[in-house]
Amino acid sequence: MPEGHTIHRLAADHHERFAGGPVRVSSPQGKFSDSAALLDGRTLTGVDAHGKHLFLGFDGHDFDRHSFDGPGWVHIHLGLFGKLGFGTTPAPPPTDTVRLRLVNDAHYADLRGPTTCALITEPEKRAIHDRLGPDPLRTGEDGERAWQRISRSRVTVAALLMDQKVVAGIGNVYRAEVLFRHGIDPYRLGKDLTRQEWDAIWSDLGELMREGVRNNRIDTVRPEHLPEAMGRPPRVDDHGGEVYVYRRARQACHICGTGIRTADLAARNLFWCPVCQKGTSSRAAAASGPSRD
DNA sequence: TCCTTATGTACAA
DNA sequence: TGTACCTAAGGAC
Repeated sequence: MPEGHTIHRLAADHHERFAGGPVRVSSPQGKFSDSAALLDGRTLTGVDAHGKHLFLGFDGHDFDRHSFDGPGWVHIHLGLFGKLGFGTTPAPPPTDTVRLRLVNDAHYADLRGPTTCALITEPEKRAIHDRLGPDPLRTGEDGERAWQRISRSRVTVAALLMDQKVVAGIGNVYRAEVLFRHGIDPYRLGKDLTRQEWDAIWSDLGELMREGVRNNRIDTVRPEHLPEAMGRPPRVDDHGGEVYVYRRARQACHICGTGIRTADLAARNLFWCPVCQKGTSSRAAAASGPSRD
């Protein structure tokens, strides 16, 4: 379940369990074995998260001087399928899909199926930050840089929100939900978004995602639209949280009852309510687009 | 047991 | 725009 909130939560979880002491590092699957050997027994000194990128920092002294000049960071990106699981020691025998295992006296963590798990240097880490847009969950960031790109763009708001160079950490769920919450047609062009709308979206993302970090799941439904408040049955789904439109194609909108629509956009499923998210402009794409209902 | 799907990204053409 | 990559769960048989 990896959108930005998951990654920031994982950073905190690693910090709580492993920071400040030596960690046994291994790669039962083998694909990270050489780096794991370099890291094994070192102290985990800090963690960082930017968008969907997770960084685990290790004590940099005495790294193999020919290949690595520490401090070193394990750069992890879960991609679509990656998962991190925690447990208390003793750790069970790892299965052959565990790319990375961390163990200390009390805890273990298993990483499976990541799109990226690599040992990188400080400059390499900086380069990753440089190509990412502002992250609503990173302290001290604001949406100004994002607005500079969005307000000049002829790309749809739906695509811009998923572009990690524009905003970091938004995925398919937050994208769909935040556009619904602000009544914005996903096919609206970036340049047609108002400053006021963007400011509201940015601050809403910060609040929604902070709650996502706390609860470790995505909930976006306002109190007055919750199942208990409306007398509708609660959502029963594998991803848990209460949402307005994500994966609710053809079901009734919680607010107006219209069937939620879905369409392909850049190989991802887009979901929206055609009534609550009426466009103020650029409706042509939505009206004639390849919408499936 | 097989098939589909998934909260993602990078690269080729 | 298509395709490759990484894994596991759920549903259809």
